[in-house]
Amino acid sequence: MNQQPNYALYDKIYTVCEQIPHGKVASYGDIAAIVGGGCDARTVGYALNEIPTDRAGVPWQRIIAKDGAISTRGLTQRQLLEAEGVEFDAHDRAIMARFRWDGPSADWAAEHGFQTLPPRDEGDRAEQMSLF
DNA sequence: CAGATGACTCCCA
DNA sequence: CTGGGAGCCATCT
Repeated sequence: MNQQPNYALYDKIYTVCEQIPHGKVASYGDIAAIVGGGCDARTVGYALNEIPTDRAGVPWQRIIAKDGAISTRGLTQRQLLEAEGVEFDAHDRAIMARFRWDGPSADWAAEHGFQTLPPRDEGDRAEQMSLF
């Protein structure tokens, strides 16, 4: 049709993104995992790239790559995050170990039909501890 | 329905 | 670090 097609799954993606608290970030894969239902990290990225004016309030800047790297088309996404208190290292990557969103609460997820973030590996957890 | 596109992620050299 | 290839998905032409 036009620039605002029949977003079914996209709408859910936007809803999840809006749950990310101020000063936190999440990866595409995380959002996909929360949305579930055949959603993929790519799908999340595509959805964020086509945010309709109706969803202009979606904090798209808080969705970054799994490594904390920003690969958005030259947008000043980093500045927006820094303004929220998110810190970056010398590698231009957000410190995911400290600012990564833990996912929605079990109540909220159940309430809206979403899922909580799956448990992480020991390695990632150890990384968080070491940074603290 | 097939082909193309796109803010991903993982693995290997 | 860079580059290539594969897998996965929604939406548009």
